[in-house]
Amino acid sequence: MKYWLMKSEPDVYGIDHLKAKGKPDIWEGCRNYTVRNFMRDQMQPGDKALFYHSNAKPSGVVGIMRITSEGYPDPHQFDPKSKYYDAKSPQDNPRWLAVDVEHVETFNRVIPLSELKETPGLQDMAVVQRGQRLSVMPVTEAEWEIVLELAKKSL
DNA sequence: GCCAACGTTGGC
DNA sequence: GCCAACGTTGGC
Repeated sequence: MKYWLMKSEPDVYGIDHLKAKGKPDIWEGCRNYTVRNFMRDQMQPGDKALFYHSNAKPSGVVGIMRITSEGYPDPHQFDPKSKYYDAKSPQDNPRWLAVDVEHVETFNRVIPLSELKETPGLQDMAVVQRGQRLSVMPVTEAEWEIVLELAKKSL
């Protein structure tokens, strides 16, 4: 089982949206080849992911979800009315993938990016690296454990 | 709203 | 295949 961190803007789709869904929902709209390759080659049902709110006040980790599907073609790439439409993606060889995720837990607090940056053991975590813009990135088991400990801590 | 970082596109 | 221009992300 692998661990991930997945970013979304809470104004667009936050952890409350996923929780309210009450069942697996599609994680759609990833339009980056590195992320596509993660979904194609590495993500498996049962993997767990940190839900990260970006462009938020503050930005940070807000909870946990579970991956419930393998990567499959993101239907929005074929929908001309969708903002995720990609006219260059062949129907028979889809360029973009999505996965299904389900809500597991919402933390009692947001763990802000600034706190991740100052926490010993997380200095190599992908999300704290300068210029790191991937919306999906791997998390090591050690980093996962540390973040879960932070989540338990009250301020 | 600014702007640094960096992925993607397209001219050559 | 290089690389400049452009677009997007996302912290601040």
